[in-house]
Amino acid sequence: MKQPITLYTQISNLLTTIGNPVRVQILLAIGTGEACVCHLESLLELRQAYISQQLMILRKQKIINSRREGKYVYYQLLNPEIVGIIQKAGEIAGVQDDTLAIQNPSNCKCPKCKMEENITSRNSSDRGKE
Amino acid sequence: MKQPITLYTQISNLLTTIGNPVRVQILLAIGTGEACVCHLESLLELRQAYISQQLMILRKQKIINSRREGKYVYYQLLNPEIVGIIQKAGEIAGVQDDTLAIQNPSNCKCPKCKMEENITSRNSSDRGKE
DNA sequence: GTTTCATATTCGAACTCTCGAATATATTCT
DNA sequence: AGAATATATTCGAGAGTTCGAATATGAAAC
Repeated sequence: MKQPITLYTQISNLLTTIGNPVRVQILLAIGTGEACVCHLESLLELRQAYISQQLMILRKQKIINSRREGKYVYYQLLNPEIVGIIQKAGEIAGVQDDTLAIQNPSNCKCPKCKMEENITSRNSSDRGKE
Repeated sequence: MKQPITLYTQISNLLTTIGNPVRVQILLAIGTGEACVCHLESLLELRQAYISQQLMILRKQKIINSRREGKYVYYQLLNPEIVGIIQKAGEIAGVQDDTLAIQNPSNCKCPKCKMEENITSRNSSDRGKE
């Protein structure tokens, strides 16, 4: 028996929503952790309003969730397996896995990144030869 | 170092191409085997010209490949892992796995389906209780 | 209270995609 | 050869998406 078109539309909505190049980057940047808007802004080097628009689209499609901490808003993936979809799509499209890895920006000024930057700096200066 | 936007565009192209509800159905119907246009026509109950258009889009994005056998053209996926992406997207979107399974139509008239229909009919009539 | 900083939202132009209609092309049958 | 069948391609109207610009809103600092 033929399935109702809405089944495929649900899948379609998910795939087309994550399938915009800027939203791909945002989702990879959030990854299995979380990211704030200024984090994404400095990482992607795009205007804040535009990033907020993309986040709005992802929120509306129930792909991301947010929590506010003072002035800062942190976003997480409702289902981190979406990163797996993007990575598999990258494999199929011929993109090297390591090139999809999102580096942390060096100038995000939110408290969380400042805290992690301190830890990373300390780890880097403490680290011996590998 | 920031990755060139083309990396994400390649992923984006793949995801948006497969992320149309009709093309989702086509890709699931082809699956790990192959399907002809009249097969897809009777399965999806859509006009042949429209199905051919979708196949053209999939061909242009190098997602499917074709072989001609007389008047009939059979399509296969260049990378069957695309089905895995769609199934995972279905899981995330809350679609039951079994509802994505594509049933074979009962009235495709290509030689390949007629041959398989004979085998299936024979298997069905021979089959005992499960 | 106002100012500053972080983020969200709306509008509109330009562009892309969807899908119907018409028709062209390839192969086989007569 | 023409007719029938299977499939491909092009065009265009309408809908949807992208992205810039402008601005609104929320929280913290002063």
